[in-house]
Amino acid sequence: MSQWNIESPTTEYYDHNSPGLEAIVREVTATPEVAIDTETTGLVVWKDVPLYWSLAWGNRRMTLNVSVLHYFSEAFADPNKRWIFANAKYDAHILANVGVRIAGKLVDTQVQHALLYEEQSHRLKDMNQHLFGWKWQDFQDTFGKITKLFSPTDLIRRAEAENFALLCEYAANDAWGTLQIYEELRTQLQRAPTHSLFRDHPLNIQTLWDLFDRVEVPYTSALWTTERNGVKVDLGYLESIAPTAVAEIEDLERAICKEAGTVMNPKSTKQLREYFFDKLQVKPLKMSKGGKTGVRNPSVDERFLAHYEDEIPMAKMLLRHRSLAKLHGTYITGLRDRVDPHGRIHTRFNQDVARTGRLSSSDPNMQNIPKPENDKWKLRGAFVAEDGYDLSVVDYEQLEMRLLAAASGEQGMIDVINKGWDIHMGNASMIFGMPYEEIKAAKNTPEDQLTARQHECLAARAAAKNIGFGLIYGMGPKKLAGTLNITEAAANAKISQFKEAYPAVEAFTKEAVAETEQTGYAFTILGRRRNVPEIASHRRDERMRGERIAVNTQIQGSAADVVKMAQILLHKSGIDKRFGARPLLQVHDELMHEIPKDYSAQADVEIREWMEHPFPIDLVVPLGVSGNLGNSWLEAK
DNA sequence: TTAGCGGGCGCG
DNA sequence: AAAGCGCGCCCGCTAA
Repeated sequence: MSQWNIESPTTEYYDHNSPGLEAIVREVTATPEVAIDTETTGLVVWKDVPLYWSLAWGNRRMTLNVSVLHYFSEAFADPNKRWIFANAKYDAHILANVGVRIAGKLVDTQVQHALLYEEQSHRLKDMNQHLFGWKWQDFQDTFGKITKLFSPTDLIRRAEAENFALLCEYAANDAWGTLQIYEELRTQLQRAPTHSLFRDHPLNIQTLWDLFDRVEVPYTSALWTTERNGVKVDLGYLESIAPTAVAEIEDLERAICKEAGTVMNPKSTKQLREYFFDKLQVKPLKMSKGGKTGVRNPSVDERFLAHYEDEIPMAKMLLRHRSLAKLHGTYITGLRDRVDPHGRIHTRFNQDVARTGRLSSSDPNMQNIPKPENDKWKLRGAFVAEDGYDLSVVDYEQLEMRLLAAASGEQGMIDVINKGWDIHMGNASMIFGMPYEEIKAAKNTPEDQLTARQHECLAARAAAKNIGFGLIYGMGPKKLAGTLNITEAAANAKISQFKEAYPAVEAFTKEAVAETEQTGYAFTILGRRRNVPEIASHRRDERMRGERIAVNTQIQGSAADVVKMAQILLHKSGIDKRFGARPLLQVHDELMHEIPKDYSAQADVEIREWMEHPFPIDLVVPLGVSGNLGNSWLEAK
């Protein structure tokens, strides 16, 4: 039965009784690249297990019973073998859950696809449709919808009993299709030349295939280990704040209904609009985006509420309610429900989502845990080191600004960094001609003792900081004026001063836009590229957005490259074997590790070392890092 | 019941 | 005229 692909070979099936099993084991052991997939009990990486698995190589495809997995231990233990997956980390977790550790390379077709077609879906069946132009029935099309009543296990068990051939065919096809996609994308990646700073250096990245094979493939393994470790949670801490939070939120809800004079749900923007704009006839500050339907409504967001908090009691109450409800819903119950039996949370680090090459984190998202300054319950304190371990938390300091300095070659900014100055203070000093020491003194003076001149110094630093970020993000003068609470004319004047002080930065942004206009792409340091079709749009607003993306992707994407290389080098360094150090989290410019106390000081120094030197050659500016050891995320930062 | 959208907001 | 980049999750609401 070949209902999916008329050119595919016949599907084989093996269990422990199959006479050909030994020959298959020998062949898999000897084959350098093998595609592999699992059919599993579910999607939870620390819990679910395989029910069937499948392999494909050359002109063979087969489904296998889980009972024969251990016959392949030699193949799984081979560090040089390349295992081809669609969603590699997931399958590697599922296999690890039944004791199968993969020593070989985790080669992920979804990551391949993301390097070439970042705007498309990288799901296996969608990649097939996109690359080969035919629709392939997915799991739910084949076996039925996964619902509360029917788990993946139920559906597979049903197919097992009713149509085993279909089950075998489906499973084998996942591995087979993955292999076809791998080979097609390998060719495409090899034919895609790219611009990398490391073209003629040891990394020697000349094509997107080089980038994939030398950077993204080892990165998948580093991330797998990170996900597998998971971060330890102090459940008692979460449990202890939950009831207080609920009580506080309920009190507020009662008070809000009383103030409204009727039963209302403060989480309903619809009801809030009725209250503010129909009942009270308040003037809206702005309209919402509208989205696909194009229906724009007056906004009741935080800025609106803050604007009216002194005049309208309800606004103030809602502000408190919003922040408490967010913390409770997303971070207290949301995290509590995802803790594994060992008290650890295993996020997923998605390597194929962000268009700039950054990671994203999901299930749960560990990259948006509130900062202590915005969090009355200090939830970061709930992420702790295991007994006998320390947490090491190391951040890059102003990584994107440093990369802007390096990419532009702006000597003024490079000097500021080389002097070890605070970048925003240094920039303020350069741009507005104020002595650095004076700004520094102002920053260290208590709020209530500031002189008028010192206020000016602090305003200068804030301006320099926002113009700097604004440059990276493409912020306009209007937005800057709003952020700094100054007039648009004043904002324009400050932007001009910045450009005069740092002409090479201005030239860099122009050059970035010109390159993207010419090639259609924005490139990062390592040669990752992002298609920017907006830059050729006939619509001015789209084109402007394309220009912002052209500049931002170079900086944000290169920052992602830096952290990515640091993670890869750390993974390869043997710091785990020498010191027992475990990677736990990456939060864009920050790495968290868990290290046995006896070695934590030593390992922490080595982590900083790798982070500061992520490339075969150093950049023209140092990459400064800072951080601490501690018992929790709160302590170690 | 489920799926998708919009609004809002947490992080870098 | 207006113009901030990159993510993921919660909730309410509506349609199927």
